[in-house]
Amino acid sequence: MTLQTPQRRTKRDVLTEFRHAEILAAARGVFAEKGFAGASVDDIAQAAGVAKGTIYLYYPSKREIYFAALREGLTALAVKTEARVAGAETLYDQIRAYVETKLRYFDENRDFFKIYFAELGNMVTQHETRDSGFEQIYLDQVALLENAVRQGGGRGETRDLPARSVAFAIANLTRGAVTQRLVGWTEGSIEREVELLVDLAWKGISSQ
Amino acid sequence: MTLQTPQRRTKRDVLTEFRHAEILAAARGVFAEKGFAGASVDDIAQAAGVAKGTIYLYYPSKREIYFAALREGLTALAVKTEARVAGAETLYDQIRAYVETKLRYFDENRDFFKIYFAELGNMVTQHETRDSGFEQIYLDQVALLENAVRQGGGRGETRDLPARSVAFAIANLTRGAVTQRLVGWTEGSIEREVELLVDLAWKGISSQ
DNA sequence: TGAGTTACTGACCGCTCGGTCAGTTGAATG
DNA sequence: CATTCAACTGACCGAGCGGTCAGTAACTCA
Repeated sequence: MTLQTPQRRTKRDVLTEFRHAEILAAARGVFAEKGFAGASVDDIAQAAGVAKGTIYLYYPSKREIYFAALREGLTALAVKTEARVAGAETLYDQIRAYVETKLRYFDENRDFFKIYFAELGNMVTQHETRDSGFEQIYLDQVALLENAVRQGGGRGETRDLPARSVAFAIANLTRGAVTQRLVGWTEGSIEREVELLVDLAWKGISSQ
Repeated sequence: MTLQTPQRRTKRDVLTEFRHAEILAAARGVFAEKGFAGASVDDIAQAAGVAKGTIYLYYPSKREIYFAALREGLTALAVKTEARVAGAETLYDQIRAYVETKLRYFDENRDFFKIYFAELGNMVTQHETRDSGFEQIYLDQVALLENAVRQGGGRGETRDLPARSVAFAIANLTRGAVTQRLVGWTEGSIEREVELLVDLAWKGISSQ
């Protein structure tokens, strides 16, 4: 039933992929600087070094470019986080893996974090965002922590606490720390900050 | 040097004040629902039951209405928080006062919180916001906690920790909790949530 | 009652911007 | 070298919106 499709990527495929990436990278920078409303498609086109019409050969609308940038960054981060957390044994190490991965990733992808954080703000008002899968990705990340906490609790590593609330708390601590760094309210090294956050969280939840 | 100003408020003053409040209340609802970019001045006028021109008799621009709504809510909350925290003796009670005041206020003023939270998102990208006093109000609130933590530490109530980071952490926990409630990810009572948050924070920082 | 004054109205203006499409370019092909 | 065609361009269109202002309503006061 499936149609025969060419096995090798044609030159055209490569070019298409390249343009997609090129436009997306340009868009990320523009959206990070000006926000969704403040960014014009012309801005993005100029940043990408193409004409506006070309943008629409690769993306159907401004919103779709925005979502694509968001999706790309979110899934990459989710994959990384899940891998790191899965590679940790104890709850303490899992929390540490979570916090450290997020902090480092966002620190290395500041433009993406700006878009992400601004979009969180919109999620509260604009329902469009909530319906487009991002809410799920976010909740999945929380669930990752939640499961770790629940299992750690089962092993007696923590005192008796609602795992979901604890997971949210850790996520909030982490996101806040990233934000503070981004706007320049934090100066210390990432290592020290991870240390402090994990220490606070761990003392807060551990059984001893 | 000061000019002679009328002692009693004239009828005109009362009307002016009334219109300002009326428009601001309408604007708060519209901004909360649609966000700054999505809200049109016509929307606000309609919600306030006046013509668009009337809006401009009381506010010079759409942005100013937005800032006025933000400023009003922020200062009211800041006043409340400072009073409650000042009325608490121990660090534990101060943290509790802080968390509880914020949670209750935002729960009772959801429209305001939506505007506030969306604006936080913008603050990361749009520098205009950072330059207009809101950043200072925010940092003052953190400083309130920071001082409490520092003094509590001096009294030996906490272990040795960087007060500023702890203050940010508590602020992040609190704001996150409010957000979770707003989007419907939390179902329990506010009392229980305050209990949990303060408990987590306290266990995280206390000397024992 | 009518003249003067203040509050209010909403049609209108200018401009921005998302999206389109007729036309151009240049590489591939024979 | 001629032909073809996919990729690309940017002038253009129409909608939406912030802000204005000439006109109207309503109120005051002599």
